[in-house]
Amino acid sequence: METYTLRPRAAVAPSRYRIDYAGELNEAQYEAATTLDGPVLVIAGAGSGKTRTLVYRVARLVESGVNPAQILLLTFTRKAAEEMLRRAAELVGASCERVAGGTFHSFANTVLRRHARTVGLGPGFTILDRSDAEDVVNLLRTRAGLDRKDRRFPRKNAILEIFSMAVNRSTTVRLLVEETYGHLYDHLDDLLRLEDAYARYKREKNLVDYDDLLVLLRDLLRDHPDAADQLSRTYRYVMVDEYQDTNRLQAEIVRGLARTHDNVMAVGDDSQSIYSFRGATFRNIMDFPALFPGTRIVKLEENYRSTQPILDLANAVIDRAAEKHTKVLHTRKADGQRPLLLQCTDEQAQSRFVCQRVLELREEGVPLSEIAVLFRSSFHSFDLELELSRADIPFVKRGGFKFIETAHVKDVLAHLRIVANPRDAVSWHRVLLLLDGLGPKTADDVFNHLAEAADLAEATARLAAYPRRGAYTKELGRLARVLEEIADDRLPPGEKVARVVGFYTPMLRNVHREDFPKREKDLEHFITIAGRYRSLASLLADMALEPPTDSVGDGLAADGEDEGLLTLSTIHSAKGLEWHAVFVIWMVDGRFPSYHNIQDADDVEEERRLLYVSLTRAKQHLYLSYPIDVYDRASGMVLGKPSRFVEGLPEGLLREVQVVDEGGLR
DNA sequence: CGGGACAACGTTTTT
DNA sequence: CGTTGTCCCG
Repeated sequence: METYTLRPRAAVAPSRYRIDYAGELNEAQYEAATTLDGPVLVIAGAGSGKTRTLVYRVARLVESGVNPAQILLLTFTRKAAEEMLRRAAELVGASCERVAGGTFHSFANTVLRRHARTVGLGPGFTILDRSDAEDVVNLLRTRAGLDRKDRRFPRKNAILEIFSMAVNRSTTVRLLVEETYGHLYDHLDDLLRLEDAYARYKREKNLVDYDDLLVLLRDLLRDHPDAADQLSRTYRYVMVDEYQDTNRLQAEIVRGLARTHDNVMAVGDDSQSIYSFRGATFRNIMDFPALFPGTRIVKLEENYRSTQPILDLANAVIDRAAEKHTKVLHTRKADGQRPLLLQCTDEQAQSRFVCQRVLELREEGVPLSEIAVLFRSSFHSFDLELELSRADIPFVKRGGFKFIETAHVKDVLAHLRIVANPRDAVSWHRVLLLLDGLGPKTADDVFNHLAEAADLAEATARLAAYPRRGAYTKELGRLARVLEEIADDRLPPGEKVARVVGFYTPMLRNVHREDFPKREKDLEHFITIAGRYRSLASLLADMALEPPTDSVGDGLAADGEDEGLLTLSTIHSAKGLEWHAVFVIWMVDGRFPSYHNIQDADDVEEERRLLYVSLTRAKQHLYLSYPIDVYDRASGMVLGKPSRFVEGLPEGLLREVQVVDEGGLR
């Protein structure tokens, strides 16, 4: 691997360093890194040194005297931002670590905490994650009597999807239903009333969902010129990564942030747009020059990651896209083996193939941390996970279900959220229902009893003095005491979580006899995570916006530390990453493309880009595999054909191999 | 009114 | 297969 010499961290003025930009960047990268003022759009192909370019640009800005705190770096994940800043710091000194940044949502959160009053929020607002939001919608739906009246009224997740889609596509629920959800037209009036009730409920209880974060930031920038100017002057240079995955709302935010200076660099790749379900559109990237007149466009087309045979395959896949893309990747790594396409008899054979080949690669000296298995949907790896455990191959899984979303972790979290925002009805409800002998009706009643409390102290006092008696009376007193305990500001977050866990564990043991130990382990893990935080507010914000993705899977063998872990990941979560060897499993029509997305042509195109993203993660070795004749319960069909994306490709791009089982017992 | 037992339903990707 | 909704008993 390429080595990098660290410069001393001493507090020497950054401008004393002379970085040889021209020598270390190619021509296009150089142009992108050194064009500091005015709008710039960088079309950066996969593996084209995009991060490197951004890093050098940050360095250049700092070198030219810009205060790092005035640079705002909006990236897709916080990890990506940290990695970039770390590398920039290596170049020009630690001051780069003060560069502001994060995801749009986390940035919005930070800004809105400071300007909460301006947009009509209390500063202690609680962020609802998707399932919290669903709980609220469900409550309101029941309240409105929509659950009885008509059985076919959409479920909470469907309802929320519509609400969210309307926001992220900058349209209205009415138009969306008319255009896309025609089968729900009969329910339109009820949906609109529910939407209204949902909005009012959130306002009343000081709650915001993911979409509100973006909307409110946009509103702040649009409707409050003073605040907008101040923000814009604070962040004199704005850089946005993965621009193809932003939506109109985010584009408006960028526009607003740059209102006083137009110093914006957007970096993206239209071939890698894979978040349309979140309202993103690759057209956003095409519209950038219209939004920022005078935009300079730079294309990075030389790939430094993959071998030519891998790129040939990726180019061929994307070349068959309905809409032509803006560039073709090339590389100087001409040699390398052709990607393999493996036909397996069934899912078991596929899993065993991956295990065996991973072990062989390890024999050849490829560390596990340089190998990844990618798949369309999280559950596609279940069988493989069992097989890996059997083979003692340690792995980490990214994407899909997060441990923070498990019921027991959310239960503990709810206690903390009450302390942060005593008006948080969702959390109160959740916590109250945990108590023995207390059901929905009583929970409602108790909550109404303490809803008017001015602060937490008053709320807990009312809780302990709840007039009606029942089996739960003692429990209410205990709950009140725990809440008072953890409300103490002197207690660090880790200790608060530990107290709640102590209170909660006995209840957990009663409810979940079977897998209690595993759940208890999750809670221990949670205490550890909380221990890294200094304030409760930042812990809660992170749990909603940047939840830890490492699951405490069984596969996490402690001895895996030395050579790392094999990565299993959804393709969405693999974005921006690279490995020496990459497996893409389940290359079966109906799985990839997913059977949900084969009706609509645009959906199929997005699946194609998804495949493009997965192929371009590989540096040296690429394996595509598919089982044949697998019955799929979900769709009720037999999956027998390889993915339409690999069928009918030009000859010679893939080496087709049949996986044969020697049979017998292993 | 709370909670357990059972039936029915729908099944992706992420902040 | 796991979640969500319904029904009925204590």
